Amino acid sequence: MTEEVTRALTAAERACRTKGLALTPVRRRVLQLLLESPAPVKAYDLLASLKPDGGAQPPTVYRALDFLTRAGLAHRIEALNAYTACVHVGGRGSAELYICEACGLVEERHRHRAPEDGPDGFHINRSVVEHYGRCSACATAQASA
Amino acid sequence: MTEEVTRALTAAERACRTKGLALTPVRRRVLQLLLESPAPVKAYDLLASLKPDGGAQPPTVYRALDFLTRAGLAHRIEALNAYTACVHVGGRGSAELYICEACGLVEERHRHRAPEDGPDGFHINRSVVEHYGRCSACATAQASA
DNA sequence: CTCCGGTATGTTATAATATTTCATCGGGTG
DNA sequence: CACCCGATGAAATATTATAACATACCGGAG
Ligand SMILES: [Zn+2]
Ligand SMILES: [Zn+2]
Ligand SMILES: [Zn+2]
Ligand SMILES: [Zn+2]
Repeated sequence: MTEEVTRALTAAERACRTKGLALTPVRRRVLQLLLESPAPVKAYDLLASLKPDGGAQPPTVYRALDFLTRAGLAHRIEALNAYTACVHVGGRGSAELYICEACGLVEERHRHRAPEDGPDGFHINRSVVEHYGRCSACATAQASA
Repeated sequence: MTEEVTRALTAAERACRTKGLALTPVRRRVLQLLLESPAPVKAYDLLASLKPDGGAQPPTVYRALDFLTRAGLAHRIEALNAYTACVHVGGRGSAELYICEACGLVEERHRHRAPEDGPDGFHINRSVVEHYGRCSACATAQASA
């Protein structure tokens, strides 16, 4: 486990403690798997990774993911049915994700300003914003090819 | 079939003809079902609606939806696994959807400006933007309750 | 006309994603 | 201890989506 992952897990534990949330072993393990992956992870891949530990079932993984996303420790990528650890824990507002279709890299920005309301007085509770394309490394590689 | 739906179907036919695309009976029928629904429709609901016509199978529906979304006649709502007819056919750029969680109403804006690029030279090909909340009618109803 | 290539559809089966339901465990609280 | 409650275990099932192969149809080339 890299130093970076360890630090993120420690930060997550602190964040949970201050909010009165329980970062239990399964939840922590799932978060670790998300942190260790260079690209978004699918629920059933997490499930497979957990199998060696003990015969985990789908609900185990989905419950952990539900907890992590509610706690702001992870994000669900809607158009991929996949999940990624939040790299801006504590950031306010919903995240905008930039997902490289070539290498899977996910970059992330949390919006600071509240989203302005939509047309006709539509009141926004929650936004899903996902941008698909090429990260700078992959864009460069592609251009030179 | 309401006047409005008829008009939208005619417009879709014209749009397809000018682009050399074939709005075949299944595709047209699926688009009609999307146009007639006041709320987003799930693929298997479309499938059920098609059954009476003849025993349609999942691939039939998914292929039609794929065609319609590519042709810009419909949108897939990623976070709902559902589909809705495009109300701005011919609008440039990707759509931003405003989805009422109370009544299912979908409002839609097409972005005029190209999306600015993301962090670190990330190059955006395609964006998914979905806002969830309350339409003005439902927001008012809620407030007075 | 006949053949051929491409697009669209039909058909069967299966893969991938997600939830429901009920049982159990374990830690706090009175 | 008796109770509650949040978390987990376990089995079954629901929902969403695709793979793979066969068939039909329509255009143009020969
Ligand atoms: Zn984040
Ligand atoms: Zn990349
Ligand atoms: Zn549209
Ligand atoms: Zn509404």
